[in-house]
Amino acid sequence: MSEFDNAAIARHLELTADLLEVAGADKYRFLSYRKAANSIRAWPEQLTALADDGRLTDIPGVGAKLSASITELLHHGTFPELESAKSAFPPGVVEVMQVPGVGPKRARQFFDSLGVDSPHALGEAIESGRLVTLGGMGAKTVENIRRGLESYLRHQGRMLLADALPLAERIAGELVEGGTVEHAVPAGSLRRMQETIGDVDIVASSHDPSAAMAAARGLAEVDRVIASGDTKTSVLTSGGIQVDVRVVEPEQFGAALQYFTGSKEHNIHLRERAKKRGLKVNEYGVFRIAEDGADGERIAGASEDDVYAALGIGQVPPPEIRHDTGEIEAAEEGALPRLLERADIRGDFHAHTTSTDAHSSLAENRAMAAELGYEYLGVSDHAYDLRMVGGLSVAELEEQWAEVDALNADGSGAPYILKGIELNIGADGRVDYEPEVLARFDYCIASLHSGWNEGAEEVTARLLAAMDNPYVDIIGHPTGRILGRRDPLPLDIERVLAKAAETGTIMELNAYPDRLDLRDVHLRMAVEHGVKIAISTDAHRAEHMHYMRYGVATARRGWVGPESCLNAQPLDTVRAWLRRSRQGG
DNA sequence: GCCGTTTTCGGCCCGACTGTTTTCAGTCG
Repeated sequence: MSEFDNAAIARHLELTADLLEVAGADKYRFLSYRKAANSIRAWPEQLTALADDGRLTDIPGVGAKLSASITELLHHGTFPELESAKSAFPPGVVEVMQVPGVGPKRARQFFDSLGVDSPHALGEAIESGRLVTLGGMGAKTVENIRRGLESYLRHQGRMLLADALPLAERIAGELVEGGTVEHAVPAGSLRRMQETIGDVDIVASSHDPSAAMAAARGLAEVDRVIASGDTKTSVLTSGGIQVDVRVVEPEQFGAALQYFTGSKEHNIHLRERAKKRGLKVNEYGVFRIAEDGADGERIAGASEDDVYAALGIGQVPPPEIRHDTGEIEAAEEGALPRLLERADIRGDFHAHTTSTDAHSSLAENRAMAAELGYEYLGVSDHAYDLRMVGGLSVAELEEQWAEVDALNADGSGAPYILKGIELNIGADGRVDYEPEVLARFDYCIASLHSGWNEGAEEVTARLLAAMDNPYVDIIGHPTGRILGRRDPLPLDIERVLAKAAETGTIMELNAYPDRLDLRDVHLRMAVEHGVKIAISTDAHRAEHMHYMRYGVATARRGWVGPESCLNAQPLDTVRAWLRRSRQGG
């Protein structure tokens, strides 16, 4: 198998685009590399297979030239355009361009004039006073770049969705309560529920924009005002998070919300569409283009529904799927799937207790499940082989099962507790306990907790072997990634999903905020393979069960509907979907 | 470099804000 999965191919194309941009290449040339990368990252089949069949040009944005380049990349690890771009500028220059305040022009200027070829070298150029000597560089600009570099080095500019969303909702609430704005809604990557967030975007409507801007500058969370004009204010919170507040008139709110929700790719597609229809769409509305090219009559803008309808798109794509990966076409044909909603969720299959490494008891977890309106709750502590977190012995399991039976029989009407376990997938794909013990669980999750240095072949083989075990119902946090800390295991996802479809194994979508594993792209592939998904919080204290929100959001990003989700089913259907039931075990 | 309900060539999305500018370039989303 080639070592290039779709994400790796996309990264190579993006690097090429960035290098071409620094080199001052034609805008539409490097944009075409980015557009192709966007399509490829979301493409449900591995490109290695498409390349063999000569079907690469099926992908939107991939023509004859890029098809040849990708084929070259798959066979030789690179392609001529990338190599020639690299020979013009070292790839470190692209990193310099990621620093807030530095774009392609300045990255190039810094490299040509001062030899700056990394963010570190940029820091040295600032501290030594060399940067400020360059043309167009004043003290203020250099200071902005210095702060941008600080932020870049601190957290690479990203934070978790679960850290950013509560902050954004608090700020939006504060703005509305202040009385100067009518509506305030988190937009951008937050509204799309992207797993990590660069900065917080808030869209507000007001009849008094300057008062709204003053309110934004005066928010309790503000440490420093970066910029503030008539319609946009950018501030830095005391926590170092950048918040952009945009204000528009109430009749423009829908257009502004649409515009600032993005994604960029989705919006570009919409604006191209508009142009072809003699329309123009911006953050203030949808306009007819007059004979002389000037803006004509405004035909939409108060609501998102209006905006899409004015562009001939009958359905409004949910924000979570606005990536320009087919949602606009589907919405136009009225063929958008009904995506999973939080209200569909009837339970949680992955919650730990004080019996192993968690902080809440079984009863506390059950009380939280009741508060969340669940019908059932699976208890799934760590199994014996994970000794460092107190994995349960058979004797300890007997105790837990007795407790479960007692709780289920207490007549309280609380959610029904299912007896589960989180098994460890060993070196050869075997799991904890003897089959007689495994048979006594209502269901088993099996997870990889070791082998972070293994290659794709070994780690995939271990997972496939575990899926052949008839007692393994669910694969927990399949790729093992931890956002910002640990890369995903190099799994051959297509083989894993094919095996899941064959064996009826359910894939977990772990909703813990730094996991969100499987991720959006893999979920969409899973759905297309007919694989079922269990959305689970992996709670280590009862309150963590609220993380279901982020699991549902990630499922929506992967086009998952209720019919594919285990814990959107009533209990009898759940039992029917678990492998042991179907096998008569 | 891609692509076609104006087109196989000539298009290809839109606006706000800042700083260093004397009319606009660069960055950002």
